[in-house]
Amino acid sequence: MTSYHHGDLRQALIGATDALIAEQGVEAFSLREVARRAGVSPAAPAHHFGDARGLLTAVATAGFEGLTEALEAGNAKGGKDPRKRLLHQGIGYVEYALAHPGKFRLMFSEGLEGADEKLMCSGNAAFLVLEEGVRLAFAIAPGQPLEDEAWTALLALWSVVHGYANLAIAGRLQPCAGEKPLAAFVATSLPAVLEKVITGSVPPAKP
Amino acid sequence: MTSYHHGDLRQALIGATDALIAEQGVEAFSLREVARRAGVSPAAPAHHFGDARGLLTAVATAGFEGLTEALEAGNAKGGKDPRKRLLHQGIGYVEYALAHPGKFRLMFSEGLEGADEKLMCSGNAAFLVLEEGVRLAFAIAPGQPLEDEAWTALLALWSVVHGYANLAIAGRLQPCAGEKPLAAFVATSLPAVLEKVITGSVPPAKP
DNA sequence: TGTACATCAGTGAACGCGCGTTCACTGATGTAC
DNA sequence: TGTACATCAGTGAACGCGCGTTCACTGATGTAC
Repeated sequence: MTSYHHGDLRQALIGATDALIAEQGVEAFSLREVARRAGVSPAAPAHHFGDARGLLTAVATAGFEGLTEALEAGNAKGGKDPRKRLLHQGIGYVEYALAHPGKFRLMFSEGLEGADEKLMCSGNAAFLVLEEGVRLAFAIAPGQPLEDEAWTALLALWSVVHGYANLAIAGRLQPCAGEKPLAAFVATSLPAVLEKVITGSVPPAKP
Repeated sequence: MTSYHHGDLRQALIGATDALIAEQGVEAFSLREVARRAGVSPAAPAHHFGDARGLLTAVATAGFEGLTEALEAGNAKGGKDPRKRLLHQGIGYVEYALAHPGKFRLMFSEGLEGADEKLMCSGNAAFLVLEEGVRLAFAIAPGQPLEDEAWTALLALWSVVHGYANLAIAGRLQPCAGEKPLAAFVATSLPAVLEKVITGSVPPAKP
């Protein structure tokens, strides 16, 4: 079926960008290359996204939505123990980043900052899942402001997973892993790291 | 003094790249623009760096050297208490990143990975300062392999400062800071975060 | 049910741009004797 | 101390390239009557 109209070009372009970025990194992105991959003229994307930045913004937004899902899945995996929920959220965060390194870089890159409202919202949504996890651990009701200790814990957790993910993506953990594949190294070292950070900053579950 | 020969074009080009990247971010880099800023023909850089990548590699290498110095300065500031040394190393790491956000991004960007030996070395040197701090805290002699707990602590520390720095650079901490300037937020929240992570993963100093 | 027409989603050629790199060159420097 | 010459560090014009965006256009879709 090769009709004049594509059907769902919008999604196809997002998908093509995704794939390009996954294969060759954010820096390899170009509107023309994406159009080529989608089998469409270089002017076509403008109808859906305005300009190149618009497309990237849409991809980043989708990325944050994926990240949010990953965090929620981690949460569920953790069961009822607040600390376990945080642990699995953290693992989910890093796993998402390692599964989509190009997109992850894009999501936190400059040049997209503050431009788009939808992007901001999706970014905040991811953050709020983390915050909710910390609220649970500190027994702070929704709506109530976070106390200092809770803020610190939230910031520590977010930083540690974000940093771990970035270092792994940048290839900086490979030397630490030695001859082991990176995934194996992550599987053992990340939970250990998170355990320490969580124990150090989050109160234990009440019996 | 406008002679035909520049005198120290190599340094001048590195400086110009530094400035450009600081003002407009890594993405704004171009060989021609840097040559323009150095007041030199676009072909001149090739004599010193081969190609554009060569120049960026040199800048990144200098960046890691600066980071290493910042970590050592932090170390010194911490005095004899191993935990304090680590705390100030961490603060030094983040402060360096915030003072040179463009360069920091460049240092950990893809596209430079593994290419250059000098770059690798300077990167490792920075890492080794952190490692040395952890060795001291765990009383592991140089040359001895790190035990698991020490590895975990090292990785936790590195991740947390790297993540905090990246989030701050990406503007993701601004919402947390509210109306406060970011620097003020960092000054209070970063030590608190590091305190928690260090307490959670590094043994206390022996009396 | 059929037809006119507005709207939408794509085409493809063309634009101007800034880029990295090449090339033959030239001016300055330093070294051998 | 002077001179010839090799070497080095820069010039500036030119190359070809891929890019994002524009523009007038056209084919398909859907809606009003």
